Amino acid sequence: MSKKEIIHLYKKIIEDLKSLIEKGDYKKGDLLPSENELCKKYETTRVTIRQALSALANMGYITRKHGKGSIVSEPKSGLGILSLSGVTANIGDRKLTTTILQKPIKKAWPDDFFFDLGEDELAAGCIFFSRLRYINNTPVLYEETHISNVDLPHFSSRTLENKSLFKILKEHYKIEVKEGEQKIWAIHADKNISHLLNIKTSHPIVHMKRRLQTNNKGVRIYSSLYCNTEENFLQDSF
Amino acid sequence: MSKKEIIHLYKKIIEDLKSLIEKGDYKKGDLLPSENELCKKYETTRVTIRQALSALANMGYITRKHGKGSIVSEPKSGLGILSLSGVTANIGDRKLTTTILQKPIKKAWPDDFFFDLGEDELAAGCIFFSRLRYINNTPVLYEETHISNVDLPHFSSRTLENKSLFKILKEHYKIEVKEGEQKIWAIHADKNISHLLNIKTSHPIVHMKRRLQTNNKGVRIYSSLYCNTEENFLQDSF
DNA sequence: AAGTTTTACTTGTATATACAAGTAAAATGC
DNA sequence: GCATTTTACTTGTATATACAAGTAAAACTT
Repeated sequence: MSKKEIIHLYKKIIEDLKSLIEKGDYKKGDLLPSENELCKKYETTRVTIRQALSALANMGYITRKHGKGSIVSEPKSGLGILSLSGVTANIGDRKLTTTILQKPIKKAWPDDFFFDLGEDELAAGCIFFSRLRYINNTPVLYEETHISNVDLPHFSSRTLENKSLFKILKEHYKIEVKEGEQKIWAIHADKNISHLLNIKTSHPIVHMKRRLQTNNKGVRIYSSLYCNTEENFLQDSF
Repeated sequence: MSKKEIIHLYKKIIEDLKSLIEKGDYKKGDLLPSENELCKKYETTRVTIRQALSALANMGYITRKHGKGSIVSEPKSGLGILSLSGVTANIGDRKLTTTILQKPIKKAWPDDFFFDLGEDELAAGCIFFSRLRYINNTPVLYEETHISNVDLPHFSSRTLENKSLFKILKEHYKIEVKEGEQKIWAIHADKNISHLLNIKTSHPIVHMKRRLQTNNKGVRIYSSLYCNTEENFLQDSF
């Protein structure tokens, strides 16, 4: 018996509008069609349209203005997830590349793991991998990631080089990051980090540990990252 | 003619439930009254109750579970606003004190101000103050704050020592932080910072610049902070 | 006693409707 | 020409209702 995946109307409207915004059909500052126009288009009533629009507003895609309409917002990095920006405002002309130092492997959690783990999580072990990110061929950010070991078919063989981890989790496994916390230190680069990032050991480095919760309660993402902020900085919006 | 401040029902419900949660009448894990019970209590219908509950869910006060109810969440530091935590889990037995180095004064924006300012904002000038925060009598965090110069009566004379800036803005001026962005660097302490935080100039320091938007579109808060993360760290949840 | 079904409750999705209130441009009056 | 009023549109708040679907405990069956 196939589980019929009924797709709810308000969710379809959300996806439709979101993709139109992401595609660029609606740009920053544009007005979306009015609630009544959307009612006609989707053959529904304002309550349902408003359910979709208020979700989009909460996700930061639009802002709503009483008496005027739904105004498309500036694209956001979203959810406070950290992104990497250069001191130059324009990121378009800078080349961001990634190399995988450790391909995803199953292993036990490290004994000295910084965040507290649940019993189930501890017993199941984790998937570990590490990446080094370059801006214009200069290594800038080293990141070690641990993911709770749940069933993620073919995850190990996926190419993490060019695609965002978050995109892969969303597209292939329907896993989305919901919330999280991060802890931040400034440290001196140790021997290992200074070698990886090609800097002196006395160089100041941002060290950050993050725990991200997802919509799949079994899946949590832990990452520990080291960033050389001499010519770049870490940026976060919320 | 006095502008009658009609208070909307769904907003009253939000405030009621929020304060019951904040007071501790409902604790983490508790179930709120069901939607139908709330309908009776407030003499309204489920659509209005659900409007309030979904707002509370978005604010992180509750999570909703299909077929079960509205579950009260863990109190959050909220909105990704940075807080200061020690390496010891228990913050209760550590003494956090603040001294004001520069009392709030009106002044022009610095010429080299890091964030872009709107024309109105630039013309109006700003309120500036700086604070130094201690944990167990050790200086740990130095913060310079600029607020858009709008009408905040008696702000300069308020005591910023013991109360959170956010609390003052909320309680006295109904200004709440909505969203923001932050940029993070690791740097070596310069002469000024090393003197303030009582450390060597070579010491690594977290430098962070934040811009916070509020529900009052004229009011933005800019802060630049320097933190010694040798025995403490900066923590952020979102 | 153990597994299954029923029941009573919960939240989720949706339709249909009404009036209030903000916005901006067109129509009006002087 | 310029200020005011009207109008047509927008989103905001609210009521009333219906059925779908998840949850958990009670009732029933074997």
